[in-house]
Amino acid sequence: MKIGYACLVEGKKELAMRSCTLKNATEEKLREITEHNLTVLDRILDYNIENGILLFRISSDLIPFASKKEVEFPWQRLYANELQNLGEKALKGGLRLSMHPGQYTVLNSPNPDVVERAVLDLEYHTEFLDLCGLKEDSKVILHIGGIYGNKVEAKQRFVENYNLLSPNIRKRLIIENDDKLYHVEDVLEIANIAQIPVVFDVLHHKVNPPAEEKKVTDWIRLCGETWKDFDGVPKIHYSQQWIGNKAGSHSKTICLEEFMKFYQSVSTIPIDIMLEVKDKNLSAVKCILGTSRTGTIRQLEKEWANYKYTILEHSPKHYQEIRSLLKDKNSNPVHDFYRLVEEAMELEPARGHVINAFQHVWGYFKEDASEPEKVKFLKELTKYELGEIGPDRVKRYLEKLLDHYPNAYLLQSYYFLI
DNA sequence: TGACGTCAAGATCCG
DNA sequence: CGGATCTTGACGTCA
Repeated sequence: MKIGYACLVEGKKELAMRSCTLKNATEEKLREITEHNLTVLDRILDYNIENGILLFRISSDLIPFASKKEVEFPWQRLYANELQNLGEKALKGGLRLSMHPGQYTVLNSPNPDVVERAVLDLEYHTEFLDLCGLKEDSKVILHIGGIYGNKVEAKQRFVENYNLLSPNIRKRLIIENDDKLYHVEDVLEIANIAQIPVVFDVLHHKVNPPAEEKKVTDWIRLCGETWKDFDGVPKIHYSQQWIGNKAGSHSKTICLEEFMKFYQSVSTIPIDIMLEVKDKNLSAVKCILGTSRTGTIRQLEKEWANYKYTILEHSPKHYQEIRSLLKDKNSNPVHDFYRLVEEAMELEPARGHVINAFQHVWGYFKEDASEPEKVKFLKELTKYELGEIGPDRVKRYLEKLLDHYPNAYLLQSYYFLI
């Protein structure tokens, strides 16, 4: 079972993607951005493989406006080599890639212009994966679309338009249940008529279930049956509700305990799990370590290095507990570790704890910092102590110092991110 | 016509 | 000027 995340890497500035607006989309600009994004994607693949993350969704925005007719940019020709190298790297590393046009790509619209644009968009996504030389198990995920007052006709129109797609597109296209209009039963009905694999989305299903009640694992098995051998292992989307937010909105991080219950329920079903969560790779690493049989305390110590100053800021009590938890080098207390991390993150940081974390982080700079920098830091710290400025101001100043005095340990820390 | 979702770019404001 | 914060863009559907 592979576990992965979508599109972006959190906590690593050098892996940030770039974009532009339509009115600035000159050929030169598009070259610049695409070349940057392809280079970044190459490094993201490395990052994923190094961290055992073997499932990843490539951002549709990697090549800006790639599917727009009006924008002439021969990316297929310009970057054929780069794409092929990316694909080879993924295949060699066992990394399964996919793409996912957003909710605005609608194949079943009654408006032919909308359908034409949807087809062009599917062509772009398919061509991208084709040029990478990826196998047919690298999929393009699509929602069914709108209803337009008549769901029966809307479903029929989806099937008709699907059948008009090129074989190249059809061999990669898969469909997903959404959180508003098409529940899993609808999607399975379409899938069985047109022979399309179905991605089961766990949270969408919770928010938008069909009338027929079945266990989640039964739906997952049924969706799994729509996948043929050459489609690869059936995929599902997994996310958790952001408590207190509107139904269906993704949580900031995956609660490992909740994930483990789900994971155990599907342990006998062959699936790959795509996480949809705001902290992206952070949750992917968490879930992979949580489900690994061969994990070591070294990996946990590496995670601790990333989280420690954030935890210190939220709760010194949890900080100490985690420290003692990690003392036994013959253990691998993954679940207690993340439980404490998640618990601490729920606590509102008290001023004294925030200051304590500032001083720990300042410790990395105080030898190298210039006199004016020391004065500035102490001044900001005092202002924060007096309640004149918020904690973010001081944190951002420390982050600026990190730019001037790079430090490998702090650079990989999540302290400036969460 | 606004809400929906998503992210970086772009615009604006501040000292 | 640099930096922080707010707004826009790009897409289609639905209420």
